[in-house]
Amino acid sequence: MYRDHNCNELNIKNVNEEVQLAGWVQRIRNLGSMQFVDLRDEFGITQIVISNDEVKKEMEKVTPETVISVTGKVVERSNKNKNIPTGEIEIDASKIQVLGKCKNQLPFEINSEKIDIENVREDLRLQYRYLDLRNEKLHKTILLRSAIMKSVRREMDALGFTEIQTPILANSSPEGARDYLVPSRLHAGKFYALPQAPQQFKQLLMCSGFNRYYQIAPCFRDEDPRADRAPGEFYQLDLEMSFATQEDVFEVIETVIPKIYKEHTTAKVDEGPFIRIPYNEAMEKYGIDKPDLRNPLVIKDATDLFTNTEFNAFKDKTIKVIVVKGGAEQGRKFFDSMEEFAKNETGAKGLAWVKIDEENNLTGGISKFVTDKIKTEIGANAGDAIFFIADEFKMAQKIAGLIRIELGKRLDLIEKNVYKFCWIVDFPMYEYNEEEEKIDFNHNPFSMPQGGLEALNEKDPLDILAYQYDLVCNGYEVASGAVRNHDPEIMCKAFEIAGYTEEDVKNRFGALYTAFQYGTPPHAGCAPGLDRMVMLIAGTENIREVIAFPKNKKARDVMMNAPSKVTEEQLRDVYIAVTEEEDEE
RNA sequence: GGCCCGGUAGUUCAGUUGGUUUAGAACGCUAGCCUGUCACGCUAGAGGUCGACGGUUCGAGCCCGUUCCGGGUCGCCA
Repeated sequence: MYRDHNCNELNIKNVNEEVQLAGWVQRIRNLGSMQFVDLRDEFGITQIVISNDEVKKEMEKVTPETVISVTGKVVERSNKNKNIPTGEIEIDASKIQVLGKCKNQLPFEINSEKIDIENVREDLRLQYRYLDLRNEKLHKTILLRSAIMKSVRREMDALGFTEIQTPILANSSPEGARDYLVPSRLHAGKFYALPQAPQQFKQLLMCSGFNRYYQIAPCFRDEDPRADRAPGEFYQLDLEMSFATQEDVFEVIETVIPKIYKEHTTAKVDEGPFIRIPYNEAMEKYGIDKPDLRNPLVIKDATDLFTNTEFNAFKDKTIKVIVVKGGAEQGRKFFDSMEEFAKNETGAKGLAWVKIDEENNLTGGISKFVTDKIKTEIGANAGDAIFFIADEFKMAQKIAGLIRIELGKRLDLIEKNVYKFCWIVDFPMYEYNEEEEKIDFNHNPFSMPQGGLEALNEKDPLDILAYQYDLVCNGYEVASGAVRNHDPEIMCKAFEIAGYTEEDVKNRFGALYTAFQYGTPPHAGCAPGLDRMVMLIAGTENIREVIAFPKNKKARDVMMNAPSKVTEEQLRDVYIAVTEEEDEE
């Protein structure tokens, strides 16, 4: 009724055909006695030419972004446009029907080549997201997201995974992120919580004998967002495998992930098996647990080389160094601005440096405190520059990590058009909580400690490693997983070290604890973040650009105006009394 | 919650040590002209509580204070 072709399929072969198209008016070029209209739909653009007086009259009602249906004959253009597939033809309109009127002033220009939509105030774009989604780039990203999800399902199905949905109305989980709570009407004073992840459910599915589970799972965490972390809710490709080891999980991911990336990008993609880096090594070499391997710089430890240094700032400190090949050609300004960055952005007290000139002599910066022996030991050569970070051990690692990233950016050392993956493995099971002076789980209390019960009983807890791993791509954590602790005895011991009794475990993770008494296979899994995968493949640094209707930084939906007040009756139904309210405007 | 950056026309921005009656530009919008445009062109016009409140000053878009809104980052994210 509205169309018989889309706006991208007509070409020179269709000349003389009578056709009907429908879409949005992207642009009107009115030359007086004739007009040109670019008609757009999801597939492309076709030019309409208007010279018929009746149609011209109808065009008076038409503004950009009006939805119209056009009937007319396909004709060959006298002036062809080589930039679009339909550029050799146009439709000579005999009839135009307005299907959806549009106000003449839009909140922002749509598909304009004169503005960059990403420069438009983001809250305005979010308020009119339905218009923003007409913009080609964002629209295509959402289509890409859909295509990626299809690929994910196809690949997971091919590997024998079963897609199972787990509850959205779930239970509050202690530890971890803040929950989104849902008050219960049938049970006064009690609450559901939206799942932070389907963690316990998927482990219970293993207990139930489902061999391999996956789900494109919504997850909800009430924590502050970041550029690469969506506020409120996000999606994970959640998966779990029974009778599986860490190696089995790696094999699945190394099969699926590169395949999906390659399918949707032309950039070079690392093949499995991916490089594996123990957590402690990552912290030493890269100063971070999600290293960007496109950056060739590596951090070295030089603490031993400075034990008797005269340089006060280095005394009794951990010394980390970064050698920049060819860095000596940088001017004083560069080193000063790096030091400024270090002080302002990393909390460093300073950033020492030296250059090595063409004659292999140390010059500039702190050269009088650096010996040739040190230079040789850390592998610096003529023409290089060396940066020194001195601080307490952990702080030195962290600062060096940030300096490494900044040097990579400023010196344009990051390899382009490539996805580099690595596994970070052997995370410590526990960490020391300085404030509360106790031992905490480092990451995930459900992980199996390496060495099992014996390790828990005999080793210093802070030396125990977990079968726990992150997948990292280009400096982003793109998946996190573990071999799970499926043995109630080991589980209780693991929690005991972190200060919980068996009663606590029963109370907090009752279903899991009990289920594991009834025969649970060893199992392992992980959960790649879907939004972040799309973000990387789409090549954007803002995660909201891969979500159709994202919330803003304050977790507000400015289009739907959520969260919002509810009626007194609704509150009474769920036994909620509001004690404090946000000021209105 | 801390720190940093920002808020001026529908949109993106400019706005000099605080100094001229009427706060500018581009795009968009409105009207007129135009038969081969494709980011059409030309002419004219409308459009502003300079985020809000308070203060300093003879005088504030600009300086100070408070506050609201938005983004980045740290905390946080088992």
